Amino acid sequence: MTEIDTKSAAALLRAFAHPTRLAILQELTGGPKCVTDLEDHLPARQANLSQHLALLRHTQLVDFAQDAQTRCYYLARPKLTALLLEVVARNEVPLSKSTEQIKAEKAKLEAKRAAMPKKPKQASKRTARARE
Amino acid sequence: MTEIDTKSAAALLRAFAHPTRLAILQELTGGPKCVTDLEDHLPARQANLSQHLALLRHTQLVDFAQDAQTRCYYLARPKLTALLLEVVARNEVPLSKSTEQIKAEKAKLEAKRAAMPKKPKQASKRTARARE
DNA sequence: AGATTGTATTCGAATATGCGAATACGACAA
DNA sequence: TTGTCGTATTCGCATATTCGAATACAATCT
Repeated sequence: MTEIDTKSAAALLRAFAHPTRLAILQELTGGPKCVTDLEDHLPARQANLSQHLALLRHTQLVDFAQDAQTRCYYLARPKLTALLLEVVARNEVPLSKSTEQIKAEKAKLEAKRAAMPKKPKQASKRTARARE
Repeated sequence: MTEIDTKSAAALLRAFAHPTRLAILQELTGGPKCVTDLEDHLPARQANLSQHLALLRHTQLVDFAQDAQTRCYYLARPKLTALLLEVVARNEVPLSKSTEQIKAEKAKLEAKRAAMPKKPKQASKRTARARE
């Protein structure tokens, strides 16, 4: 039921959806690190890491504190990040339902919706577009 | 600490990282729906929905049961999907830390790592590559 | 001053993603 | 049998993402 803004939610998830960025975020769950620290833990070049870090900054998933000549990156939204990582780590096994089960579920939903206002039946979108 | 396979985790998250796909998944948290049901709840054309559904199938986030001429789609990994949606819905507010705080945190981590084996100091990657 | 370090940015090419239009196709209805 | 419905697939283009190479730049070190 929780209505979400799919546009911005998708943008947020896109920031997570890259192996290197996930690895960076995972590293940072262990505490703040500067780019060089990351560089020798991860299989990526410095320029590339900086690029990903820039993206993560723009999404406000990380931020940095300048410590003399190095920048120490840290998680700007640690709970969100930790939860996300945990959820994908768990990796629930896919289930498959029989047609029967689905029919039953749908029926139950229809019943519940019986108390709701009725939408008027309208012409299919396909024929509607075809009429132009 | 939870070591994850960043490659496949990223692939999974990529499937979530699109507004239309998020909307589809959200719809399905309310119970199974056939493509037509989705079509009149979402601002997307049928062909496009089918494309996204195909992708979601390949990632095993959804599956369908054939009910006569219609295909009823349902969530194949409901917990994962619900959790993901919940997490992005919550949308934690980004925090910012002072350089002092970061230094303190780093110091604490260094202390903890003091008991660990020492890595030999090696030439920077840049000069190493430059020597070729 | 010149070299080195830590880091960011810019550019260009390769690859991937997203979308509409067109089409396919099997049920079913007229 | 012709149309229509529900759905999927294919194609072509437009746009976005990713990466390495090159370069920038300020702060040290030599």
